[in-house]
Amino acid sequence: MKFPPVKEQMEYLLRGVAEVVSVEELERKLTESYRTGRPLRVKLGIDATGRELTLGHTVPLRKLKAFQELGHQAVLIIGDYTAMVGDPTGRNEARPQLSHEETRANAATYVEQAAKVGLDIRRTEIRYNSEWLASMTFADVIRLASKMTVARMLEREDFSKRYAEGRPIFLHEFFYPLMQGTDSVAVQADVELGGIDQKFNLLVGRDLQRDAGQEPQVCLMTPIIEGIDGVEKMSKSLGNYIGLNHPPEEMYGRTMSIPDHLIIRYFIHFTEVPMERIREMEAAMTAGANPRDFKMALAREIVRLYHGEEAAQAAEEHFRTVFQRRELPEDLPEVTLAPGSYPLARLLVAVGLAPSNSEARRLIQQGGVAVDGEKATDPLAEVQVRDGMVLRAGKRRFCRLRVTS
RNA sequence: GGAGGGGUAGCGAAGUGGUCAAACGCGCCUGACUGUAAAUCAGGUGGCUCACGCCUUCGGAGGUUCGAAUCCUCCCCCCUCCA
Repeated sequence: MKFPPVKEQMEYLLRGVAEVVSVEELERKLTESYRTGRPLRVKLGIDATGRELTLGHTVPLRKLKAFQELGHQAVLIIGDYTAMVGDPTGRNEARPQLSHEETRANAATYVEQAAKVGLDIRRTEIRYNSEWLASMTFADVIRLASKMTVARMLEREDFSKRYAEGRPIFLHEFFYPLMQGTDSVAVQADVELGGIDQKFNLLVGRDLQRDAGQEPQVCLMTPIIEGIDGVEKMSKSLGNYIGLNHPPEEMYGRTMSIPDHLIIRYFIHFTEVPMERIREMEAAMTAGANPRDFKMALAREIVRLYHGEEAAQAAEEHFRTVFQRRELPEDLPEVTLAPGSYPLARLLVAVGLAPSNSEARRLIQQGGVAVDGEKATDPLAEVQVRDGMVLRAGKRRFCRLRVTS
């Protein structure tokens, strides 16, 4: 195996990295690998907790891809077993425990989504951690538990905080880091990737490897990127995320709603735009250029990565039409109705623009509803439906009526 | 196992017999402004009818009462201290 020079590799791998334990060790391993031609085994674990990956997940995933591009061996661990425990990292409560069937089902879609960041799946070693975790005996687990002390566990902020606040910490949560560390031993990882919030978990891997007579892995941690609200970390449960499976328009729109100060951050971590170019944009904004334009470039780039150039342009056009010019989009969702006349509030519910009559009434009374572009303010107004009639609720919900004759 | 504290709407948190569909804050929704940014302002935020009103909701199940989130009984769960 022929690798690029170590210096070049380092530069490429360290883009946007939050912390490495340690940079020297990484360099040493890369040098050794360069010398012997042996690729490094680079591990990234993803728990199969849900079906949809967010851009947040892509940050370490892209890093894995970077290693792969340089010729190293990517090892993707699907945490089908760890998902049953639930990573307590950063949580103020225990995660729901999933059944093995659920995690298996989630896992399949993950590999598919992982491919979307450009990871070459055929050259990736994909392992399910149930492979080695499921067969452990109680004695094995006891032995594993004896490697860790309660005091060390409680040093972790998420646990100590919960403890201080009198919130429950369940014993099984303590096992999570041990399980993840066991993964590292099982696949003999040279490097493990993860978010900086995973630091504790990753470091446990080093201990367990050392204990097992392996050389400890280098831990390369990526930052935790804020979600589109700009405050909390991007997560599915908070809803402040951009999902790889979001349709182009949705993806574009969500990106446009991020606070300005995240634009550069998103560029660095969610795209592969060269650093020089990103720095230029940053300089331009500092000099007074409208951040909106760069945000649009960002949105276009993100959509392009996951849906292609054409979809990106279409999404941008849609955005301009609907949100900047406040016009109707080309392709409205259509809802078919029987002919007749309906009270406006009921009509909104019937076509799915409002979840309940009360909600519909509120929307209308607050001036958020338009029929064929005309603001309608009377919830009781009888509306004679007509084929092609357009209903709008709020800024972004519309539909066109199809009336059966 | 013992003693004490606690479980209220998406979250946090008031409320200890009627005036409670339940203060307040956050979040969220709508409107104004605008760049679907930030900041700000106004309104809204269980459901049904929408005028009165009705129905479901305060961990769960029963009970007391004209009337309960508020009192009683049992159950479930969490926290603290002791063992």
